[in-house]
Amino acid sequence: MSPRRSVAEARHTRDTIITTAIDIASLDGLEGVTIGRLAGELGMSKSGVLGHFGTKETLQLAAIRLVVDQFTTHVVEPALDHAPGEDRLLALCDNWFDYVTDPGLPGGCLMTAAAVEFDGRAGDVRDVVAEAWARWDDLLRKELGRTPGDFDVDQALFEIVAFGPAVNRAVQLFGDRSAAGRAKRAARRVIGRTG
Amino acid sequence: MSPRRSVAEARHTRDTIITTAIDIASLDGLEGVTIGRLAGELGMSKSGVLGHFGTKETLQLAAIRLVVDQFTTHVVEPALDHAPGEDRLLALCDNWFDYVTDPGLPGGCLMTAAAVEFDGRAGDVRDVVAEAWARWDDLLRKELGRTPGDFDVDQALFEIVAFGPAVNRAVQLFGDRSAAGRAKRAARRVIGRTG
DNA sequence: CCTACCGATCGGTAGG
DNA sequence: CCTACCGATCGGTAGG
Repeated sequence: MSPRRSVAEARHTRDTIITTAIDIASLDGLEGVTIGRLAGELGMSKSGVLGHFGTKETLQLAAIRLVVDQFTTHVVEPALDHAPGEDRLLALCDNWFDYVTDPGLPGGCLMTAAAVEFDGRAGDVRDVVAEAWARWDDLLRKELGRTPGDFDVDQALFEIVAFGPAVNRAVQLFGDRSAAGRAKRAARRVIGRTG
Repeated sequence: MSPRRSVAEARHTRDTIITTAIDIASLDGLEGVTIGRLAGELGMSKSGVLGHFGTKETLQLAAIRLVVDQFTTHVVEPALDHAPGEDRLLALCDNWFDYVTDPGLPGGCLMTAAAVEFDGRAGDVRDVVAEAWARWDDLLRKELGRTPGDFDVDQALFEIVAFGPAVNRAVQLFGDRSAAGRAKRAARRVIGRTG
């Protein structure tokens, strides 16, 4: 029984806490992630959980950072293998819609949920969520700008960013797993590719 | 000081509680509506608030019912003056996007937020929210079916229902008030009317 | 509609 | 990493 573990063990514990936190958050929201609930599920004491972060807000920020990393790994990075412009744009969209359908979280895409949960509040969590979404918008806008076709870039961007949350809604609220396919078709329509 | 008020007074108090609840819920979610917070804002005791509903869940259901009523009044009913088919469809869409932009609530459209907040849970609140959204989808699908044009009805429906939450996102997360205009244009594109 | 109260849980701290 | 504890708040009840 050694309360002080090694740095590697402490890091592993921290990762486990964050992983459990995003599972809970995807179901019940980031505010539903309470220290006591985490401690209970992990068989730890509350102070053991909180010691890794200091405050609940720091834990929430760490959870968002992990989700953003996962999004980058599953959606953005594979798309960078494709040529800039239309190919990369459609890869980003397709990866996004597949990821939202199956984000590896029991309650659906956490970034979609966090955007709605925090859009009416103030603070670091809201700012980090908004900034992550703004970067995603910028990435899509850049590829739209490189895509030839008879469309307005900002209008096309508005339409495409609508389809990700729409997939989340269809899957989580209605159990409709065909939504990703509809979203892929819709994205092609937006850029005038009847694919 | 008469603790027992008239039926009319009691009804007015009840309405005030629900109105305050949806204001809070639009900012902090339906779970952010606590009995104690309502009592504090209304200058009442907690048991005075709870006496009108019995449980918090009943209060949440009453709040959703009021929001659905407001939606019907501002979005659906005015559109029924338009001819079935394309005219009514576009009136429904335009009213919807305007309503989402300005729902008369400090934190944006509550139905959009509640769908995401409760989509991972079980219970009556989730069921009522899902059913309200399903009815809205059905209404749009019916008018899409009456609209002539070269489009697939279910594909068009998926795209159009995406634009309402997208307006909410743009307004609440980024303060972009031009989103309703983009959504109106997008809805017209979906049914092949470049208007 | 109130006061007074219940057990449970919240985020967080002290001290080891 | 723990136990033990803090004040605040949670939903809800008893009784009037």
